Amino acid sequence: MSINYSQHLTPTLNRYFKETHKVIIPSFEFQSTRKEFEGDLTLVVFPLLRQVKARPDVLAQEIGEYLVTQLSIVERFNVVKGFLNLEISDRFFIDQFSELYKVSNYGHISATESSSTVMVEFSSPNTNKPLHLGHIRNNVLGYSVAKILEANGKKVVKTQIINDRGIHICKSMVAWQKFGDQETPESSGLKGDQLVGKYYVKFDSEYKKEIATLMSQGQSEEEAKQKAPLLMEAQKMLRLWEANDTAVVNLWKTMNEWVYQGFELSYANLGVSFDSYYYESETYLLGKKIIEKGLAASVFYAKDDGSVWIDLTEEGLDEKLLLRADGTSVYMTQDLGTALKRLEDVPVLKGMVYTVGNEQDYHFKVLFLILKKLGFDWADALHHLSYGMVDLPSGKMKSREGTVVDADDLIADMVSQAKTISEAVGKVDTLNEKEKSTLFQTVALGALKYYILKVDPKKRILFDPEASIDFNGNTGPFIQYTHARIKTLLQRAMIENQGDFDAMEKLDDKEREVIKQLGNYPEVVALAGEQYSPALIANYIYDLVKSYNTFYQNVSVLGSDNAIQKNFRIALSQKVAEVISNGCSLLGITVPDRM
RNA sequence: GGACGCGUAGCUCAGCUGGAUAGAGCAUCUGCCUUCUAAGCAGACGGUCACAGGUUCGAAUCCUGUCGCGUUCACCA
Repeated sequence: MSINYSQHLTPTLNRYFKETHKVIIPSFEFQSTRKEFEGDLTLVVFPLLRQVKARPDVLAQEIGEYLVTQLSIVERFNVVKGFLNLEISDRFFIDQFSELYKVSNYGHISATESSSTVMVEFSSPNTNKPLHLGHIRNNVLGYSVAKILEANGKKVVKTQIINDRGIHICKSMVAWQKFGDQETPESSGLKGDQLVGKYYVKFDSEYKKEIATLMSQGQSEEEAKQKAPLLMEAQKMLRLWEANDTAVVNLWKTMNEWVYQGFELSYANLGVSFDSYYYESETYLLGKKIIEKGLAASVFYAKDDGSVWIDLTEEGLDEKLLLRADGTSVYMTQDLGTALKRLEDVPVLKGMVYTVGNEQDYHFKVLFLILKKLGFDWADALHHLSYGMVDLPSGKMKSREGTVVDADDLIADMVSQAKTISEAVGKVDTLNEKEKSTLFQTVALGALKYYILKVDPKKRILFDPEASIDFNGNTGPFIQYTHARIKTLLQRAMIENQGDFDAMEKLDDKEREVIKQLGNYPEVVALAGEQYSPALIANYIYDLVKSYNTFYQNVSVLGSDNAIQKNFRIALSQKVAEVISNGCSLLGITVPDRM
């Protein structure tokens, strides 16, 4: 629904109902007129029948006649059953365009002093393996939502919580110690995260060998799994780490540092960034104070063994453990602590978005509920940005078994595909090597990000590495291409627009369509912000681009013999390019000036 | 078994929170480059909106039930 017209029509409609029917209608239902009917805007009359006793078509006719006589922007109307289709004047659309044309950064609201601050958490990897396809969805989503919130006038802090401790980290450390032969990223030429990931996989394969050996010696599978020397070494290492053993901590620091350097390359490659970082090694002990508070307030209760629980059965959930009998924290304890630490670090924090897969829906439901029960009123401003998993045709990705689609590899594949297609089309031969490689990267990431973001976050994605991501149709490159085409057109145009289109009188249907689409943009940005949904932006840009392409192929911009019209079409193209570019920036997609 | 989510064209997805004859892309087929970039445009083909009830002027959308797929119900994170 477009905001444009309704505000122009509502006062007149209100007057009509007040004068003629002596009633006040709380709101009117508008929709854009379907293609098969004449008109631009449709008033749905059916809902009005609750207040006004009349036949729908008769009432529609009366309203139509009233609007035509009262409002110059309504030129004609027709009635189909209970639908009143209004034809809006060209003048109205031209004026609308004049208005939005002048707005810089149209559709986006800039943050001010008084804007509220929100934190968006995403990525949040483990430091024992490289990023994979699942992380790409996470990163691309989280980053985009951060951008969308910014465009809605929020101050945004992009953050992550890095899972840098625990038994799984110790596994790759043990494997590196035993089998690594002092290999480093420098000596091996491997990215740090790839190197560490290699030893995580190595651990698992050696561990399995040990289990097999023990079982052949007569042990049960369960016994073998517990008694395998490698696992016991990893467990020992974890105890040493927790005891702050110098050698272990140093090894841990070294290997984590390798991973961070690798991650930074991947993030740069993906085009995402962060404003702050939290580490589990620093936060996993937090939260105990909250437990004490909750106990004192009887929100929590202790069992005989000393473990602490919360009873959520009244809310339809279960009893949940918050602190172990030995006094150590669990995941929930830590998350409570981290949430409060963030509030401490950023006292003005008004909200928090957690970009985490939907397998943790329950966890976040419980987390938010606990915070609320503890009396934190901002618990209502917490949001779990839950998304479906990315599955392969072969099933789930398992990093231990090496059946993952590696993030770096996938991007590299996309880049080479972009290169192949681009060279086949042969329009970029005049670019130098550096410009070309930038372009291929831009197009590759555009394809990948758009592919992921155009689908509703909560739906799972089936990703087939064999069937390559498309570059035609409803894709990132399609949108980028349209932008590039407009930019080169504008380069040839060389006309300075002042945004004064009063002399413009008549619009082509294609021009109208484009203006209508442009008019929707601010509303879409707002809705995407409310719903944390980049998919809305993606689908909007696609619709805008389609209507522009229809315009572009059916009328000539530079070839127009009417100077006023030519000027107008150039301005229209210019604004479309701007909205494409701004919209794509909300998706983390950059658009090239030529391709 | 309980809870949550999903099910729309052969495939991948939209469907503005209840409106008209359910829309795009891919794939298949047909046209359009001596005129602004054909990664494009125009068109054809393709549907029992999982199924069954209900609510109402009106349901892909809301409610109930059934089926199918997924996730989750750890003193793992």
